[in-house]
Amino acid sequence: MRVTEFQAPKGVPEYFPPRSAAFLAVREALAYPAEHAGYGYIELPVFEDTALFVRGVGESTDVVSKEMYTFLDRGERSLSLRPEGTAGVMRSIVENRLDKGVLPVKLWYAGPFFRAERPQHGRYRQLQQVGLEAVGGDDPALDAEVIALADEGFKRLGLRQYRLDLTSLGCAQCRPAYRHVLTAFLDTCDLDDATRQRATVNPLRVLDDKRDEVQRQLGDAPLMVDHLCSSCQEHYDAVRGFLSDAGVEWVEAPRLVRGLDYYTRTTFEFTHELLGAQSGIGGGGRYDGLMASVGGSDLSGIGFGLGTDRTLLACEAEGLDVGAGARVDVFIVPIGEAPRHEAVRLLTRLRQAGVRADMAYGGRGVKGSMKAADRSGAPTVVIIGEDEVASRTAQVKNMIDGTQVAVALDSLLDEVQHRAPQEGTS
RNA sequence: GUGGGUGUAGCUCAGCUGGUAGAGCGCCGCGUUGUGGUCGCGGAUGCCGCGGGUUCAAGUCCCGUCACUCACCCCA
Repeated sequence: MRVTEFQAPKGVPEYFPPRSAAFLAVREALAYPAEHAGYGYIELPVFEDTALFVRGVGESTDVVSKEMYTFLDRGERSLSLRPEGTAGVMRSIVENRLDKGVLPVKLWYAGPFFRAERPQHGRYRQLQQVGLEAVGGDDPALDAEVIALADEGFKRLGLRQYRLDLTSLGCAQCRPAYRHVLTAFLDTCDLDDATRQRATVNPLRVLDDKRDEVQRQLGDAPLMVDHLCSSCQEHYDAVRGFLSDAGVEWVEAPRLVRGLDYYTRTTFEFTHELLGAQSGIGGGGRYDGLMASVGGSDLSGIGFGLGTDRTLLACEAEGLDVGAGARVDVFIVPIGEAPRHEAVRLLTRLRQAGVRADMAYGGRGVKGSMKAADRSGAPTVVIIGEDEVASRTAQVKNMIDGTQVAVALDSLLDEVQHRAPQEGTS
């Protein structure tokens, strides 16, 4: 029902309490592995030169050809809201000469991305992602590290019902030849015009068509993994070896295709089984020519993007109460005007000491204030009335078991800190 | 961009074949003096998405429109 004149733009998710706490927890969990593996944080612009995406991501991709929010600025320059993160990271690495320093350059980022698609469950026009890139090395152990870091993020949240699909898309050496073989095969299939059109743009895409009548014909389709050059084959074997060393489980997915043109060799995708049609919660892969295509040195890199929104949906689908818990440790209930001043002084002291605290505002009755205290979730409530002010004490109530004791105002901070959960346990 | 579904209280929804609106949850208050969560009692809240049409009469039927939603496509 429309109750206000304005609405949020179509397809843009909003997070507010209590769910926003879960959103923050998901983002933190996904970023944690990168931060603890030596990756540095990079803060990037939300819009870039349109040409960067056209060149980097690929003109033929749906993302670039029909899903970008593009506009002209006052200098008539064409800018676009970023539809993905890797191109921007490459641009920044080149522009800031990070590629001239220690390699590989390891960076992680988080933030909103934009795609003008038809909204759906888990598919938004403003989507949040946590991503990471390791640039300047084609060591297969690096591929394994990147994949393991993504996997670890999901595991930290307690997710179980997801799967890692893995394959190799070959390189500039072997892919063109394979593509030729695949195209020849597809020519023998009975496909509708739209699909045939898709095949001319990127024949690989046809492989993961969801329709049965198409899949039925693809049983004998040639696969990239059977046409890898020796170098790519060797690399892919090594990646799988290191992935095993890292304790990561995966599923061979020879028909895995990604929507961005820059991927080469190692390619992967995480999907969650409870999310419906938009099941991808993260994906990534290696990109050999990307940096050169945006004007940098010819360095290879590998990275991933994890969907924060979808990962949150996945957690909810699995019934994980991520980020739940009390927002404050202590809640103060003053009774009367003089006690309100004492309460503000106490509140200030508690907060300055690092204790998460709140108090009852708005001159409600004691009952109402206690109700507010209860709803805050605070395990400890401090009650201050006229009598307490006179005796320089406060009633400290344990909301879990209902017990209550008088504590001198001077030792209240100690008392409360003693009761509050220790750092890191909340 | 292409299909399907749905729009009724803050939330989840009921309202049969047309007769001017209901439940549960939540919210507020009360159960006597300064104590929450349980329980009991009471209360507030709806241009029934919007516009038009049919009709004595429309939440209920028809048309349009907007929004939301699911799927295709694509992707996180």
